[in-house]
Amino acid sequence: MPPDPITQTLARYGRVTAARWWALAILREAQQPLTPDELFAAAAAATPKAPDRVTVYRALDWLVAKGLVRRIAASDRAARFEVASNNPAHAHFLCTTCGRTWCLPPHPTQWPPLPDGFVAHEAELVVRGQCAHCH
Amino acid sequence: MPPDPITQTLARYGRVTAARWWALAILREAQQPLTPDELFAAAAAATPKAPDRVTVYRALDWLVAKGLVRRIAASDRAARFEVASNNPAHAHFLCTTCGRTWCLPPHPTQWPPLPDGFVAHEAELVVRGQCAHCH
DNA sequence: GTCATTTTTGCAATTCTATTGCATTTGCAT
DNA sequence: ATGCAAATGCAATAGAATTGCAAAAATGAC
Repeated sequence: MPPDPITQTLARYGRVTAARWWALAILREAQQPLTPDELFAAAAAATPKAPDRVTVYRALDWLVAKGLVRRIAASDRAARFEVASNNPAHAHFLCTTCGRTWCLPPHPTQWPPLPDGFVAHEAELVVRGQCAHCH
Repeated sequence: MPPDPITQTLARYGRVTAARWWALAILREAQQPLTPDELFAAAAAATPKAPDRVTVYRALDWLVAKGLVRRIAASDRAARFEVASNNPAHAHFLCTTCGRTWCLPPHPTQWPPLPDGFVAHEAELVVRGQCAHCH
């Protein structure tokens, strides 16, 4: 039996562990970027042997380091994560009522000019407001 | 003796208290947006009767509610604050080495289109990288 | 100025999110 | 199958922010 796609992807970057497998699997299915806590809850719902919270954090850090997952920082307090592969960078919408984060369609955003000597590594655009559900 | 400009400004919106006065005074002098902790430290350095940390948080919340101060969320973990009046909205640069936040020049940024039923309230663009000092 | 009312403050305790240390377990190359 | 580096679980800790409540301070009325 050939390994499933998630295992294949993970194996290209290093060890395949249960925590990484679940994290990537859940993020692939997610409709929105998820907080570590939401991801943990989803894993706990999916399997009785869900990884520890700390392990979820470490799995996410690893996935981000490998470029498989993106961390979205500009939200309320918790970080959010979304799959990076086959998913071009895009802005996000944070609903200030329900707290959910939505992906906005990819859009050519021009960065503002940087002062001399400044080097940009990444940029992030977050729009806050009310989503269709909460409006 | 006429009240100083900061007192005048605060009085237009409500009670003038020491914590609000110091918060607004320090933010006006600051070269970069400040975290509550940086603001607290600056106040403690400026006066032996500096307000409590909690009071700094509450003063900042109040100033934000009155529109005198802007909260910048998209950083590492701590929020940053900057004066809002006479200061058009602009993007920010977070140095991932020294942790300082810099203001970028105001720049026409076009927001991505929102899905039907979504209502934007504010948008925030954060660029991460290395500042001239750390590069 | 003094008093009464309402708003703020300080302090301690608590919440929330994330990180660290370390012994144990697991993945996987051999 | 086995050895060893890498990953995990658990408990403790850190950092940022919030909450409850009695004491203190700011304003408006006299």
